[in-house]
Amino acid sequence: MGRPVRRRLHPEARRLEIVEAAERLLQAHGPRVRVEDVVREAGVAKGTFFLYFPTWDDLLDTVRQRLVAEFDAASPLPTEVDGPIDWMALLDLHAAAYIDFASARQGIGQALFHSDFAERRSQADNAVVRLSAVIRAGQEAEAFGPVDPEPTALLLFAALDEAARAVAGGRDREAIVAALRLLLRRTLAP
Amino acid sequence: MGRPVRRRLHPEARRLEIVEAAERLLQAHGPRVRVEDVVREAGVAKGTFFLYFPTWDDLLDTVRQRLVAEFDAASPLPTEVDGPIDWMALLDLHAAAYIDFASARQGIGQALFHSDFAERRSQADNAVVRLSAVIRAGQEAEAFGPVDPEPTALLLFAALDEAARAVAGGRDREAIVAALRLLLRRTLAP
Amino acid sequence: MGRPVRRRLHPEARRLEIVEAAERLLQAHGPRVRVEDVVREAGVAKGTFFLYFPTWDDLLDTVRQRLVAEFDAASPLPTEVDGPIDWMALLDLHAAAYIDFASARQGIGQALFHSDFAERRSQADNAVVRLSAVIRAGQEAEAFGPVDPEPTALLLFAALDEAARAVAGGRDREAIVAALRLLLRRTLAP
Amino acid sequence: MGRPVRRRLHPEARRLEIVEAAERLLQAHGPRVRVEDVVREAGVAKGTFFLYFPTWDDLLDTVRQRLVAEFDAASPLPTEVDGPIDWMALLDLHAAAYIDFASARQGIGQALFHSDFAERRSQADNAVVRLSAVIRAGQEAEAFGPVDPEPTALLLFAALDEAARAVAGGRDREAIVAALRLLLRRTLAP
DNA sequence: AATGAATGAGGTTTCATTCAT
DNA sequence: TATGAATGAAACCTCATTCAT
Repeated sequence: MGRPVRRRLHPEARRLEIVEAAERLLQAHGPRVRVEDVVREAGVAKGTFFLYFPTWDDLLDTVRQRLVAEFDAASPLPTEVDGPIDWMALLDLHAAAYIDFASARQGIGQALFHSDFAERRSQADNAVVRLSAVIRAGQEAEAFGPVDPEPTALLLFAALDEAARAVAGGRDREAIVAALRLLLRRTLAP
Repeated sequence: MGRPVRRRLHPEARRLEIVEAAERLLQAHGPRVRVEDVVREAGVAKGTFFLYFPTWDDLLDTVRQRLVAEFDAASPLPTEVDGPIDWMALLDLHAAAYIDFASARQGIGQALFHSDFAERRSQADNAVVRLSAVIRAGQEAEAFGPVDPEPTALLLFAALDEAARAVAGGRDREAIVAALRLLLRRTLAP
Repeated sequence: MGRPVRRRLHPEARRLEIVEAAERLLQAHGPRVRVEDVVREAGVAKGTFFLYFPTWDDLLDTVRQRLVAEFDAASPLPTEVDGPIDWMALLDLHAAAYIDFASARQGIGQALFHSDFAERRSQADNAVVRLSAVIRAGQEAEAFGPVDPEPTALLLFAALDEAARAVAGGRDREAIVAALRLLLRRTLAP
Repeated sequence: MGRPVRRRLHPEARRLEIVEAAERLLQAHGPRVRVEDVVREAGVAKGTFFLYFPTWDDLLDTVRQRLVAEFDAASPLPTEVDGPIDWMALLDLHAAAYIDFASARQGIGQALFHSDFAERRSQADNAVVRLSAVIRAGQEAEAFGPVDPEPTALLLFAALDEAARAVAGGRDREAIVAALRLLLRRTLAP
């Protein structure tokens, strides 16, 4: 078999390797992934895992943070106004981006947001918070109608997330996106 | 000593006792319930459980079917037309009914639809099928606008379900119901 | 290898088998014994162990109780007075009995009373309580001198226990017993 | 970055730092102390620990030797005779000194003498050897009676040690010391 | 001489499922 | 039909020790 070579790495590099191995497996197999699997994929000993993540849930927390950061980096909200924002178009864009992003990471999403882990770590759901902020901003710009921002954001995000899952499940992306767009536009129309 | 009290029961009755015990516990403790707990609550031996449900998931399937049937019985759709139907009002009514029904059964819902079980048994989701049928019917009556029924039903149901979870989680029922009603009416408006 | 035959036993019998297996191993190897070892010796599956002893420490508790009960049964204190008691002779007898009993079970004693388990479960030390009661009774019969019963019992029992360990460790039993007898007699002499 | 501050120290000094760190922690937390804790307290890398102590038990050995030496330095036996020794008074003094010393170091005592380590490294018990020498000397001076020195020293030391533990455990020091004094005096009386 | 990342053999505990009675 | 004792494959986590740097 050849004894496993002990590769000494900078902690951040090793940590990254473990996280990335976990992401690959979570993506492929969802919540079924175990510590055992991750360490095999990462090519490290079991103890090494717990050196970096005291708990399995700590790893999942890290994966979630990376996921959020990755999406934010890929689809930043416009922070500086270089002219008037087309809020409806912005919403369309982001919805489509979210669907593509999340449906391409369905396994991870499953493991993070629709498993027992989600129950343990009730996420602050900043996705919803963000969405409600957007709604509010759109309302101030008189681009959106008089909906109640928080509850509406909650419900719209549920629809958005379901859309992503549906696309990941093989349903016709165009039809889903179109339906979602209609739902968003009509709900938020002035 | 204490020879086992062997309560001979009609199989249907025995099966029912187990299911009802499971429902009580799932409602109270969600996905954490174990076979052990159910048999204790039902006053039945462990082996007996597997006599009626070859697998734990089979029990959950049964619970789910009963849940659906219960809701259908409590909130039947109008099948015979005794005059013109107010589709929008019907939708409002059903949405509120669903929220109240599901939020009062949050524990079960969690165990059935938002745990690892949900991933294993991808539900035929006849709730969505039903909703899309309603949309279609409403469209034929020209009460609803030209949305794509299936994808729209999928997304609306996600919002509906999220609304129920939010209410179960302690959020202001009136605000949630109002937001949902707006979302439904605007999305489906002609 | 032949598949392991599944032997169904009355719970008390099975529990006893496990305890006795544990006692054999503890006797032979002291505190080094693990659950793994016990189940192998008892010929049961690992899960069976935890069916009867939710925790490893629970097993040790049981072993300790049995140990105490066994000694009490083998060397009962005279409860009914059929004439005047020779307290000094009684003490001699019990001391020798304790030494022989405990030194023959050195491994178990080690595991129970001189390991980390002893630290976790600080035993009510009823051996000491018993000894102080004997001292008190002897004092009332004017067979013992005016020592302070509780502290003296504590110290004498420590000497007694050390004697047992010494004998178990291979030191000359007669010399140890003689020294202990002298120590007891002189300390408690009127 | 932050290149490791490599404090070059004289080996003896470095070794001492580690031992003293260990002593502090053992005193405070008993047998629960881990290598990890010691190196953190000592401000030293893990590998450095094993440079000086091939094994955890080697550290404990060192701690024990230092403990003994410390007591000897604090309570030296009279080596030169500047007149006749009051052996009984000497014994009283040393017993009280031992109790105070050992009860103030209960954590270390626990870790060294009443844990699994004690089983692995059966101590040469020079405390007992020393005590038996004292007994012998006292006998030669006709201050002590005709007890068998070695076994008696063994038993008396056990009582002595138990006394220290009792005091450390919060029991009334005066009562314990008094009982011990009586026990010693009576046992060794001519 | 010093570092600290990496190791991996344990260790306890859980629980759906099996099967002798 | 019914029982409940028995199973054993996971699962998570610890920590003394090793070794590449």
